Order: sequence, then C-alpha cells, then structure tokens
Amino acid sequence: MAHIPKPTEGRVESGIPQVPTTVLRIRSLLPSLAPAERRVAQRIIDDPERAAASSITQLAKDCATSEATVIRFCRTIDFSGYRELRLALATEAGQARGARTTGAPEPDGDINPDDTLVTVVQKIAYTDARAVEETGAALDVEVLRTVIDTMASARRIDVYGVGASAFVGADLQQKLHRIGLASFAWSDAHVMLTSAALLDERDVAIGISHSGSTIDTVQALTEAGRRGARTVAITNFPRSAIGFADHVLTTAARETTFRSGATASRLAQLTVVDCLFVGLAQSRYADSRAALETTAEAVRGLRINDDRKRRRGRPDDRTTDE
Amino acid sequence: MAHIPKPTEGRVESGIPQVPTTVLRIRSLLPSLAPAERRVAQRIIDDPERAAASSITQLAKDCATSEATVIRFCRTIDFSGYRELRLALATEAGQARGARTTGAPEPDGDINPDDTLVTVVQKIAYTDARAVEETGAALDVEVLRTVIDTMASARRIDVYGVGASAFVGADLQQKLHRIGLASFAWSDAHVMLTSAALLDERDVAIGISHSGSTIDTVQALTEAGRRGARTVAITNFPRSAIGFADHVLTTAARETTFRSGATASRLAQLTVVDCLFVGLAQSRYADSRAALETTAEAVRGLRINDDRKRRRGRPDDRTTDE
DNA sequence: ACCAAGACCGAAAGAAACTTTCCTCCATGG
DNA sequence: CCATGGAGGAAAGTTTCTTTCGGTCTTGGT
Repeated sequence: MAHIPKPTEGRVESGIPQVPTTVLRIRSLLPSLAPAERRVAQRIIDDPERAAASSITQLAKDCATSEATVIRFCRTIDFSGYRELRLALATEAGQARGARTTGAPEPDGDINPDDTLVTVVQKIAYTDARAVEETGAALDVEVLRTVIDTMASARRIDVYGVGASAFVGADLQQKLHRIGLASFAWSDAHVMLTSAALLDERDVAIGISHSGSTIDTVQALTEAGRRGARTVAITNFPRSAIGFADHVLTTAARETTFRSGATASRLAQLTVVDCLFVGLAQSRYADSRAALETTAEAVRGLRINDDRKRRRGRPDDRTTDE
Repeated sequence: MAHIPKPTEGRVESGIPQVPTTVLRIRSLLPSLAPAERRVAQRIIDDPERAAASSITQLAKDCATSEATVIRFCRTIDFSGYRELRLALATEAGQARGARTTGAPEPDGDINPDDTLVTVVQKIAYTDARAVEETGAALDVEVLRTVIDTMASARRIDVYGVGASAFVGADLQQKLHRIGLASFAWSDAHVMLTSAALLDERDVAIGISHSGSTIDTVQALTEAGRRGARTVAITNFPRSAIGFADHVLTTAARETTFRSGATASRLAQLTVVDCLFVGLAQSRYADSRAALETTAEAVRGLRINDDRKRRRGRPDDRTTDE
C-alpha cells in the first residue's frame, strides 16, 4: 500500500480551511480494512469527538470488538497507539468547533428585544472589543506623541467631561496622578470654567466628549484655549464642535441603537486614556516607575491577607489598583 | 462560596475569535492555588498544547511535583480528573491552531521601556480588546441571568468599589439610574458600611474588585450580606476573599507588569457592566425604553447644534450621554 | 513558647487504561 | 485432508491515572 502520511508529517501548515486530516485518512482507508477494524473506523468517522472522549475499552465495546483490534486499527492508520489517535481526534474536533463558530459571521451588532441572553453577551463583547481594537488601529500616533510630550512638560493638566465621559476623565486624572503629574478632572460646568480660567501657556486642557458637541465640555475647553493653554480633544467625531482643539485624538466606537447608553464609546475613550498613560509612564520611565511603586506600596495594606478559609497565597501583589 | 462553572456549562460558546476558556479559568484561579499546584497551572498556561500531549507522570515530573498534586489541581479547577483536563486542553489547542492560520500573529503583550509608541499602542489595543473579548466568552450566562432577575426586582441596589473600580461602580450606578432602578454607588469605606447596614432582603449589593481582596469593598459586601441583601461580586479572581458572594461574575483580564495601573481590568469590568445594563434594559423593555428616551430628551438641549462651520449634520442624536 | 488544627504535599497502594503476546478459528489452496 | 496465513480475541504485561495515608509545615490560639 502506498504510504499515506500522518497528520503531523510534511503537511501544508496553513491552508486556510483547516481540515480534519485524521478523519479523512480513515475514510480513505475504509475499504481496505478488515471487518472488525472497519466497524471501529466507521464509528470514529461518524462521531470523532465522541470517540476522542471514549477510552479504548469503551470504544472496543461499542464496536463489539476487542481492544486489541482497536490497537491494530491505530497501527493500520499509522499511529503509534490509541493515545496518539485520541489526541489527534480531540485536536481536530476543536478545530472543527472553532471553524464552525468562527464561520458564523458576527451579527449586525444591534441588539433586539428578543435576543437570548447568550446572544446579547456575545454581541456586547463583540462590539466592545471591536471599539477598542479599531480605536487602537485608527489612533494617530503622531498626534498621540505630541500630546504626550506636551503633557509630560505641563505645569498642570485639566480634564473636562460630563456624563459617562466624566468617569473617563476621572480615570485619566487618577492615572496621571499616580505617575506624578499634577492634574484635575472636572465635570461641573461652573467649576470647569473657573478652572479653565486659571490656566495659561504652561498648561494643558483635555476635553472628553463622544459626540464632540457637549456644550459644557466644549465651552470649558474653549476658555482654556483662550487663556493660552494647549487644548486636546478626545472624541469620536473630529469634525464636531470640539474639533477646534490643538490636538484631536479620535475614538472609533459605533454605539448601537438600543445601547445608546454610552457603552462602547467609553471603552474606546479609556483605550485612548491607556495609551496616554502608558506613553507618559514610558517617556518618564524612571519617575513613573518610582511613583507607581510607591503608590502600589501604599495600598498594599488595604488588601486582605487571609481572612477566610482559602488556599494560601493572596492574589497577585502587583495589582495596585481598585 | 459561589459556584464556579466548568468550561462546558452555561457559558457563551463563541466570541468570534475562539477563546481558550479552560486556560482562562486556570489563569483566574492562579492566585488562589497552593505553590505546587501553581507550578502545574503555570506550565499549562505557558504551553497548553504541550501539556495536553504529556501524560500525568510527565507533567508531574516537569513541574517537580507528584502526580497526586496534578490530580488535586484538576479537581481544584473542577475537572473530574486528568483525562478530562487533557481532553479539554487538546480541544482548545486545536481551536487555537485553527484560528491561528487565519488570524494575525499575536504580540507578546508585555510592554518594554524601549518599545516604540506605535508598538505600545498596538499592544495596548490588543490586550485591552482581548480582556473584553475573553471576559465575554468566559462569562457565566446563568449567573448573569440570575443577577439580572434579582436586580430587576430589587428595592434598591448598592454598588461598592474603590480606586479604579469606583469609576466602574459609578458608571454602573449611572446606567441603572437611567433605566429607572434605584441605586447608589459608594467608594468611601465608612459610607459604604453605613449604607450596607440599611439594606435588607429586598435589596441587592454589588462589590467590584479586580483582586477580590480589597478590604473596604469586601467588608461592605459582607455587611450587606449579613443584613440579608443578595450579594454580587465582580472580580477577576473568584476564589478570593470576595468569593463568598451569592453570585460571582468573573472578568478575564491579565494586567501586565508595566501597566499594573488598572487598565485592562476596568475594561473587563465595564464589559460586565454593559451586559448587566443591556440585560436589564431588555428584561424590562417597556420601562427601560421609556426611561431611556426621557433621559435622552432631557440632555438633548445640552448639545451644540451648529456653532461652527462643520460638514455633516451633528453626530447621532441618539447618544444621550456625556 | 507551646500546642492544636488544618493546609499542603508526596509515597505508595490500588484501579483503570493501554499495549503486547499468544493462541484459536477459519478460509484457502495445494 | 492438511499446511498456511490472516483475523480476532483472551489474557498477561505495562503504563497511566486515582485514591489513601501519613508526614511536614503554617497558622492561630493559649
């Protein structure tokens, strides 16, 4: 009989449509098998996943034959034994499953009132992840670099945002603070304006607005600009009112109808915040590292060491937040 | 302690890019493992495919431990034994391989001080997106459903979180409020406790902590439970101190060393918040719709209509936030 | 400091799964 | 009618997996 290569031998590593080579091989050898072995083969072809989950004893019984025959069968199709066959089957079953689900192209993203909860979770995770990914891909690194440089040397940094963007602003402020940059986050129209009025050429003001049209934020940023501060906008719509800023960092989130409640948008904004934060921390590495470690040390005592019956070792000491 | 689901139970089976849920589970339980078991876990995380191909004897030897420990490890992560774990790993390895051929090569996640800014942005977007995606894939929908039902009929909902998790809590509170659910978010230890003391059987308390060990949050949630309220935890480490909660929703974020500043973790938490929010909005469709529209209407006036020369019409009116 | 409780872990016995060996059965062709 | 050889199963042999048990090390409480 001509040599039929085993799955792991010289095989093309990446034909796009992955195929269950082992099952195919078995099928092609089917006619040349003895009756008892053929029963085994047939059963595996019928349901490889199930076969992978059975012990050799079980499989032999299912095929009304002996374990020895199964072993012989494994040898016939060029495996060293049952273990190896089983591993190959399990792997291929996984591939098949992966392909199956990957094939189902993602939903329109929009959520219907009668979607099942499983679908809802899938769609949310999908659109949220996409918002993050696309924001990263679309982010203008040159602008980012400029903003980072400007911030690194700023005397003071003001952050404006209302509604959901206020939380993003607060998050940014907290992070800046942790690496030793003086910054403030405001979400009250009056306070924003009064704070902006105190800025000058040495300062930076950052306005966060998904729509780019939030009056309070735009006004505060405008005021900051009038006072001479460098202005930065984080928005999904660079051509909106807030686009006048010196530097515009664009997010790429598409909110769907039902979820008009600022879901993907704030994740996209936070991604930008992460880029700012890490970029800054990196550009001021020595300072940041020290500051991060100091702050980490400070909150360490706020962790529970072992207050309940639980396996030893408290969760990673490294995480210093929340 | 709340039930921690096995890979095959009520869980979302398919974020687009297939996700290795077993490995994710192991990762989330890593900190709660004993030293010897942790070595085993680490080795599996490092190279699942190789682990799947090893016998228990081999694996034990590689980890410089006994086979008994490996078995114990399998039990800790809710497998019936080594065989089952091996099968799951083999299947996932297959999935990964199938996905790899189509997908892009993955960066190694960790950020070095001398990475270029472009690389930094790529890595951030990648890990952030992965955190969102994997959280969605690993989320236990049954638990989510229970939590949603409980919340929908609650008299009042308290949300606890400090540090970065405080912003997530505030975000959740804001969203709940928008669909007409009475809720409060606290981040001050004293206020948390006093608020928790006022809860009873009709109420729900939600504690948010990445590590699961933040003293303030855990104490407040404990107090709430003692008063009879239903308790919910959102954490990356279900076996941590906060795991006592009636219902545990697990996130799947891996913070990298440099970014120990709560980046991916809060995105993962927000993804869970989104699922809660949309799930609730959906289950109370009529009420939510009305409430959403009313609130949207209320903030509409806070948008700029056309205050400068700008191309298209103003961005989506539907987005009602920030 | 000392003891008790309990977590942790490996050695070894026991069970199950896998592999090899060997023997029987049976069809075939001289 | 008998040698021959392949198919297939029983059982012995080997490896892998699981359970049990006891020892060591912490930890928390006198």
